[in-house]
Amino acid sequence: MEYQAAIFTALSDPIRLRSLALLAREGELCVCELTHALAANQPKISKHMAALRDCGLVTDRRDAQWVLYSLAADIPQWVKDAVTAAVAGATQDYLHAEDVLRLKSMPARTPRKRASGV
Amino acid sequence: MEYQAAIFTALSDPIRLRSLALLAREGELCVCELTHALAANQPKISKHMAALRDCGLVTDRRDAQWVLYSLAADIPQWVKDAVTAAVAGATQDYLHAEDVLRLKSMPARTPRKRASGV
DNA sequence: TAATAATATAACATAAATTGCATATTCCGC
DNA sequence: GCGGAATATGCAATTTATGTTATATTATTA
Repeated sequence: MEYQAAIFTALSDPIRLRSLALLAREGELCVCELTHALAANQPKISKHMAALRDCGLVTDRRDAQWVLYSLAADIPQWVKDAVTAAVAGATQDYLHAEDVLRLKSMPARTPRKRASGV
Repeated sequence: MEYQAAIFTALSDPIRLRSLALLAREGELCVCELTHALAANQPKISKHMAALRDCGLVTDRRDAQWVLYSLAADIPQWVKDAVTAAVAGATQDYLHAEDVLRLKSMPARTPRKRASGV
């Protein structure tokens, strides 16, 4: 039951919920994009993403100097369902709309490989 | 986003997850039944149930000296989905089976009104 | 109304999570 | 190899959550 509690603990923070909602929408995002979209400082985002990774909710891959995060796929069904519900709830929040706007208005970055074209 | 974080915080504790799984199975349970099934002390259970009630995940009704808890119905769809996922995960845990056994083996209580037959 | 059962709350101690700031670490281009 | 960009980590302070024990509240029954 500790694993399950850990999953919901990971879902119990606004920054992490907003990050998951953005990842669900964008597919893959680097830390600097999340930092910009969520209007938070970089260590904070890194730490929250580490928390999500540590319990298996996201995976990361390195692309040059960037670390790209995305929603994990190899998780139990009930975890998928919990994440889906979390994303659904987060997407309805007005903060999510603001996050998306900030992400869109982010100044141009050095081009890099992307899973899905933006 | 704070409401949403509060919901997942409520789902992030083993005692509360196990309680929700029992409520999903039994429909309605009083504090002393939960106390017995979860093998915990009474104030602990009362406090955890209060936490669930405070964020709207369960409702309570008084029946004589008992307070009966049950899963709340009037909640947003994504909350229902989150609870369903939580219950699904908790039900798979071996602790849930033990909780059910303890509940079944609970010594007879004074009969009372029940929403569903036992 | 006294005794008892069921539940809630208060007070306190302890453990976890969160944050900001400073500092590593890794990678790229020059 | 150097400088800069992106990311991660360590530390200390603060907040939040949890557990235990004692006590208060509410309802029942004799």
